[in-house]
Amino acid sequence: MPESTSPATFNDISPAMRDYLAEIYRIGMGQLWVSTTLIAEQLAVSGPATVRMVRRLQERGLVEHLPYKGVQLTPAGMTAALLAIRRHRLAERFLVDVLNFGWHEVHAEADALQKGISATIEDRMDALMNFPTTCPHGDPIPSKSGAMPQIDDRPLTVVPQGAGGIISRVKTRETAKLEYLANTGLVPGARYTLKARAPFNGPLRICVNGGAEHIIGNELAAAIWVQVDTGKSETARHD
Amino acid sequence: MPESTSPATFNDISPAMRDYLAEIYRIGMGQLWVSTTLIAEQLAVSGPATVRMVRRLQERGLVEHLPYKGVQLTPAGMTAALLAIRRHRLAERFLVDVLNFGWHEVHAEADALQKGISATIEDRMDALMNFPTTCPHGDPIPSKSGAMPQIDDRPLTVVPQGAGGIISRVKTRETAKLEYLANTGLVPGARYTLKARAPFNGPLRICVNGGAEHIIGNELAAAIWVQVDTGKSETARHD
DNA sequence: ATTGCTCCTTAACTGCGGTTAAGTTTCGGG
DNA sequence: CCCGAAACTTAACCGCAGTTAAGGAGCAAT
Repeated sequence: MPESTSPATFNDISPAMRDYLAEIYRIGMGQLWVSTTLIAEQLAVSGPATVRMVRRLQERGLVEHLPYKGVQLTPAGMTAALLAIRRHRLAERFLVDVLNFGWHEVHAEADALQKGISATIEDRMDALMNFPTTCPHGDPIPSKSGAMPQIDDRPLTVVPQGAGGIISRVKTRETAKLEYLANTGLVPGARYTLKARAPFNGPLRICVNGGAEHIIGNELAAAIWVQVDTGKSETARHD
Repeated sequence: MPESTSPATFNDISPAMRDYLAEIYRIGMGQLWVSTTLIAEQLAVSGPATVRMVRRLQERGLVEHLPYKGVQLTPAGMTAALLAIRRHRLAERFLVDVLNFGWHEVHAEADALQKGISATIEDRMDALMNFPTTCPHGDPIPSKSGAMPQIDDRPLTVVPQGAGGIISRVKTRETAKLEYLANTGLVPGARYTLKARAPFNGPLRICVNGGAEHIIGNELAAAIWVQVDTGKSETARHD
């Protein structure tokens, strides 16, 4: 029996499997070895459930599992994960753009809606929204062939004082934070200028869309990812 | 332990249960005793699967089951069934009105989409479409409280020659028929006049929206249900 | 009344996805 | 170097929803 890129790879992936694959991608960004315990935590599921699912995914050639070390996506698994993420982000976009949900209420609902989206429906939604490229929080939507656009952005916490640019995404799922950010206009696409930063990871003073100024604490700043629009890419390496 | 209208009735009904309940309603119109074998056939499922599910539904007080006789919905089961049907028909309407599906492709897709519709999403869809009262095929959408509007209609096959009125619904799921009907304008809401009917269940000559005339065979006519708009309700009883 | 066929139910098993309880591995100190 | 805690896996369950194979009910016709 052949093993490389087995033909049983593309379809017959259960919704649960999609969830696991997407989460593995999300945690490890497709590169790192991810611990089963971490996956379990993120999916709010027991450790053993995760271990068994990982075994199943391995049997289908979607992940590599080194016991006690972690899990990593294979190329096939990567594609499947990205398609799952695509569905999820399209669902989020749909909920916000078409069904008028607020971006803070969207995550759980999208998880539910996902299960009902067939390939055909996915395409129609995509077309109806005119082929959006990001989810409401700014994360890119992978292409239909499973390619994830890369974004060159970093958290506000490492942006040098005086710099400006565009807010690219917001990396939090906390309802309260999302609502606060929406109210202050700190949403993807908005232009910012970092007026001042207090020392020792103190709060930031930031100007949004040339308008009001806001004071942002460090915790919130870490969730706001931005592009910096100077000529030279002053990469304050993060991590 | 109490038995009447147990409190575990309203939520925690699995998608599969909804499917069974809706099908039991559809077959028996909430009145008749429905055979398990028939349910099985309609849901494309084995007999034993149905029998076991019926037992579970009975334990939850949603149906009454007399072995070797059949199944009937209890009041609680009726409500649950109608809410399931509501979701299904809203989904159909949504696919046609919002996602631009043709009414002939809608049934299977709606079955899929249904699984992803939470109560909240259902409400938003409902509002977005301005609270539609029928599915694309003309069947009424039950209210949020589970009340099914009654329609006083009958198949074209029993309408007296010369009568006219409005097409109320189309009772078929066959893709080919639905496409044909759409092309000839024989859709719910259209006005018809029955010009002539050949004897011995022969074909009908029918005029649509004051325009083109069409010849309709008996099989097709049986799928077209209409309201007859004379003063006196000439009820050709269809038993 | 018995036969026999069809319809319906029960029995026994499968696979998925979840659980808790009970081992193993691994790894950082003492 | 070894020991113990934390991380991870295995074992043994459960419930849901499906299957096929086998058994009992009901009824029509001899």
